[in-house]
Order: sequence, then structure tokens, then C-alpha cells
Amino acid sequence: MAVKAGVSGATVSRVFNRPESVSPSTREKVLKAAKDLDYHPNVIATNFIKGISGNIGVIIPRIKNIHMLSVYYFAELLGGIGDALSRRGYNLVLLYHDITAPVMPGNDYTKYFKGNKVDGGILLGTFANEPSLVKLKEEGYRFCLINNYIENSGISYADADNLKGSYKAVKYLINLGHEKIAFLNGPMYYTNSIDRLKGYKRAMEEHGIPFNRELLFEGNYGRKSGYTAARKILSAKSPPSAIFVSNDRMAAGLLQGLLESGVKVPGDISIVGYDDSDVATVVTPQLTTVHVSFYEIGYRCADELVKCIKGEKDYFGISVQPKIVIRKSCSRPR
Amino acid sequence: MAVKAGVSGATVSRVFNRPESVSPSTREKVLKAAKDLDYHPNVIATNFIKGISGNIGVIIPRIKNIHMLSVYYFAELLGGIGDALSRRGYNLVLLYHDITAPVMPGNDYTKYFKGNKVDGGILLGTFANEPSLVKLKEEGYRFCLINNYIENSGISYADADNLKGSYKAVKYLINLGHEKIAFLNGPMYYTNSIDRLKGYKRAMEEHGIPFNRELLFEGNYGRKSGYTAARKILSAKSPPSAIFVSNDRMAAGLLQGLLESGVKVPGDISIVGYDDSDVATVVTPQLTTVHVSFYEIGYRCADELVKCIKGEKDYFGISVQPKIVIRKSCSRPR
DNA sequence: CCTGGTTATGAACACGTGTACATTTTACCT
DNA sequence: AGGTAAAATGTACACGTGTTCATAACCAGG
Repeated sequence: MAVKAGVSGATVSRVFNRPESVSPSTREKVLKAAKDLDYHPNVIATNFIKGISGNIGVIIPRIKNIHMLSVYYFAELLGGIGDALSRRGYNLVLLYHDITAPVMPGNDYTKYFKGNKVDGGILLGTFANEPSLVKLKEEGYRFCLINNYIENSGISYADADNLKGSYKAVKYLINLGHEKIAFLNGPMYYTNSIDRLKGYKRAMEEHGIPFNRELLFEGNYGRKSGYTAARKILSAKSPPSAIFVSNDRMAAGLLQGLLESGVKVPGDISIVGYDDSDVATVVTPQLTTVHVSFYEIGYRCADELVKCIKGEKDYFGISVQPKIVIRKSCSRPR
Repeated sequence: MAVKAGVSGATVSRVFNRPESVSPSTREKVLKAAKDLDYHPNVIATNFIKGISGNIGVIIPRIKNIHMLSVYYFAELLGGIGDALSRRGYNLVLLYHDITAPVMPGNDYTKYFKGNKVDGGILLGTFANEPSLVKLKEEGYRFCLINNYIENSGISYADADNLKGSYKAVKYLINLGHEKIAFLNGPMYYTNSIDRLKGYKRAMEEHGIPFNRELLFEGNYGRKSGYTAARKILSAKSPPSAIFVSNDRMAAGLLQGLLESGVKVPGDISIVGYDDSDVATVVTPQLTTVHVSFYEIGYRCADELVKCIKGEKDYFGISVQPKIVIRKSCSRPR
């Protein structure tokens, strides 16, 4: 290539990296030769010289090949991450992290970073206060969390404001006139679930409604757990007039369970879901739910992570605001 | 590292690549030193030497940041691809290919391959007989298609057997006693849609039911297009007793439309969906639908692609068999 | 103990680029 | 035209590994 263009290798390098540092005439000469030869700088050699891999790893936990993440926001999230990374010249590489049970103390994430495999990592689906995350941070690796955070750990994160989202949803029900509001939450090993419970409690408290332990239920974010919750909820001492559910899939299952029991939704019981996934619009009645832009979370997270890697900053905490989407699953109580 | 172990760099290299070629004593010496120093061979340098990137690109088409793929199988597919690749030491890198309209003649996929960015590509969501694919093949790049194929092109692919899946679904309806069976298909610029129409026709033909152009409808795989199709289908000269729908999302929309018009499902009209996505179980009645293992498609495809890259073969065509999943949306006709 | 052959190791080089430094060319001012 | 500073280009080297070839250590058979 350098010989074809009649210049030194250094000049070729300059044309592609700091074009302004080379005279217009030779610049054109080089570009023409590059076009003729279909020459493109070898990315591997470039990265090798720079001492980087050019890869950002997105680490995804799985149990026996089963995703623990809602697939619905997975695609959107990756889209955001991918756009941010490609704009900054990094590759988005997917790494699947196999675990055997929901809460594993000894997760070793370091293996993905050793030997310059990736320049940084985005960890999805990690658990509340997971010790391996703190360890990873201490070892000096560049990474951040999505959908989780650990206070005072210095670990960067991007998350939806789950407390606020939950708060808004419950407040919406309260404003409709509901007082007996049940909450079907997800597993408490997720920070998400913890925060949503806080939001639920805060909304109730602010309106002078005492927290009733009997109206709190826990599912596993799957449809079936919503379905089976229906029976439990209906057999409570004083059944609720509204139920806030921590994701749409469970809400859909719950809805099926309620309809089977002859309960009218929203006539007898109102439901608010969470996620605004496909499921929300497909169900009858369509679900009032809480929407979060996972594209935004992904994009901003990846963008900030790259800044950290480049040394422009060394910490970020992003909190994206959810919005309530009103559809057909709520009404005033009788 | 080499000095710490008291050996030459060449020996270190051998320990990690052909351990049997080095004496047990020095091997242990090297491994111990590696452990002490937390040494891991630099992947970038290794790839640089080998002249490879170690990356396989999964190329995903989008229109204005909107995925054209069903998100439901996206995660499963990537899981399969990721497992196969990591087992073989390759990275799965996601590449988003922005296009402006559904059918673009001039898609340039070559840019993802230039300069050793990736060693091979897996293209998703491409269109039937897309000329740019043939061009890509002619230029000698290693790649394959998922959910598409081009006959006699020599282009490798992995796909579900859509003709067979569609055939089974329609045959199931016929066996229940249906004769007036409508088909709500997806856009015909997808090979998938073309094949499903063939399967529909074949099943009808085999049972002596003439193909009726008036019972063929086309949507865009979105829920709304199913919803609006309900009215059209009901206003046909002789409305069908069953409808085969080319994906679950449209089927769910259709279901909503039918219920709103007072049609009972499956009493008045039976529905069969396609995909076996989340949507199928969330809807009432739950959808009888066609299931495909996208994990398998992804895994086998990636595995074969790596073989091609390593020169072990130079073509493959994988066809995965769909299965019908019977739920609650079908009954015998009146 | 020597010889021939086998096995284990080291020395030197190559891969394709970016960068620091040296050198040459250009531009401008007097 | 001469001189000096600035801009443009070239030279030489480094990055960390795998590989080839040469050398050294070892081993078995006589």
C-alpha cells in the first residue's frame, strides 16, 4: 500500500488518523491508492498497537441456557448499546455467563477481562449487593451495571428509577380512589424489586394508607407465577380493589387467573403492569403499565462507559425516568 | 513473563498452544509463573499473529432504530449462536445495519468485513433474493443467512422449514374438519412468507380444497395489522371457519378484532398462530401455534460457519423442523 | 563411552500498524 | 536572496505473540 501510493507507511497511517496533518495533495494520492487496492487499515493490527481489543463485553447471566432477562427489553437495550458503541468505534460482544442458581456468591466475572479480551464490560441481570461485583471493581476492571446498583461502591450503573416508576403507578391507582391495593412483586434478590417495593410503600404512606403485609405477594416474573397468584390474592382476608404487578407477564397471568374466577377487570379489580412489553397490548383488556426506554438506558450507559475507558471520567450513575402508560385495565373502585 | 519463568518466549507460547510438546517439568514451571503473575496470553496479539479478528459478526437490519426481527426469538437465537461461538473461541459481535426501507437493493454489507473487522458474518432479516447477498458471496466473504436462503447461490443458511411448519398447521385445521381456512400471511419480501404460503397451498391442495384467493390476507407481522385484518376477513363473501396466521403477534391482534365483533374463538372461528412466543400463552384463549427452536438454529448455524472459516467445509444448509403446539384456540367447525 | 536419533529449548524473525524523532520541504518575512 | 520558523514526510522502532530453524539436552543401543 505505502509503495503503491509512493509514500512511507507513516504517512499512510497519518492519512487515516490525523488527515489534517498531511498535505492535501499527498492525502488524495494516498486515498486514491487505497481505493484502487481496496485497502482498509487492519483493525487488529491497529488495536494491537494501541493495546486495546476494541471490544466491550455485554455479560448476560443464564441458568442452564435460560435467559434470566425479559427478552422484551433485551433487544431494545442491545440496540442502544450497539449504537453508542459503533459510534465510538467499539464492538459490542455478547458474553453468556452461566450460573447454576439465581443467587451465586462466587460469580467470577474476571475471566472475561483477562488477557485483554474486552476493554470494558456491561453487566446485566446481576443481583442486589453481589459481592463478586465489588471484587471485580477492586481488581480495577472497567465495567458498569445495568438494572442494578450498589450504593457507595463506586460502581457505575444505568438503571430505570424503579422507586419512582412504582410510586407513580400506585399513586395513579390511589388517585382513582383505590385504597386496598395489592402488590405482586418480583424476587427480592433484584434491586429492581426492592426499589419497587419502596415506591409502593412511599405512595401508600404519603396518602395515609397503612402498609398491609397481607397484600404483598411475590412471583418470579413468569406468567405462571402471576396466574397462581390470582387465587392467593382473592383469598386474602379483605381482597383488594386494585393490584400493582411488577411486570407485564405476571400481570397477564394474573389477569387470566382473575377472569377464570369470574372477576371482571377492570370492573371488580384494576391492574397496573410494568414494562410496557408486547404482552401489555395483546391482552384484553390492554394493560395500563409503566414504560421505560431501554434504548436510552443502553445508549447512555455504553456511551458513558467508553468515556470511562478513555479516561475522560471514572464514574457515572444514570437514572432514567419511567412513564405510566394508561390503557384499559383500570377504573374507579365500586 | 518469560524471564520470570526462566524460559524463552517461545516456550511460553508452546505451553499454551501445544503443551504436549514441552517437558512436564518446564511446563509446570511456566504455569506456576503464569499463576503468580496472573499472566494470560494477550488475545489481541495472538489474533494479530494469526491474521484473524476472532470475531463473528451478527448483522441485524433496522429501520430507523427499529428492529425488524421478532424480539421474541432474537434472544434465543443469540443464545445459540453465542454458545457455539464461545465453545470455539470466537466472539459474537453485534452489528446493526441501518436501512431506510424494507426492500433495499443496494445494501452494502461488505463494510463489516473490510479490514479484518470480522472473520465471518451471520446475516439476519435479509430479504428474498436480495442481490447484495449474491454480490457479497462473489467477493469471497465468509457468511451465512438465518431465516432466509437463495437457491443455487451457494450461500450457506440455517432456517426453519417454513413450508413444512405451515403445512402442518393447516393440515391440523383440515383434520379438525375445517375447509374454509383463511391465511393471514406476512410480507412477501421475506422468504419465510413465501414458503408459508406454499405450505398452506400444499396442504389445501392435498386434501382437495381449491385455493381461494379471497381468503388470503397480508399483514406486516405487527399486532395492529392483525387487528385490522379481522374486519376484512369477516367481510369476505363467505367468511372462514378457521384462520392460520403467520405469527403470534398478528394472531393476537386478530383475536382482539374478532372478539370485539362478537365472534367466539374457537367457537365460531379457530385460530392457529406461528412462533410460539410469549404472546401465545398470555392471550385468552391461549393460541395453538407452531414452535421452532431458534436456539438450535443459532447454535448449528454458528457451529457450521466456524467450520467453513477454518476450511473444514465450504457450504451448509440447515433446515430445522417446526412442531405444532396445541392449546385452546381451535375446535371443530360448527 | 561413543554414536545416532529423538526430544526439548532458544534465537531470530514476522505480522501491520502508530509514534517519536530526524530530516526535508515549504512558506514567509526582511 | 537569505534566513528562519513551520509544515510535511520519512526512518526506525515497538507492540506480544507464533513459527521456523538451529542448537542443545537427552536417550537408547552397541
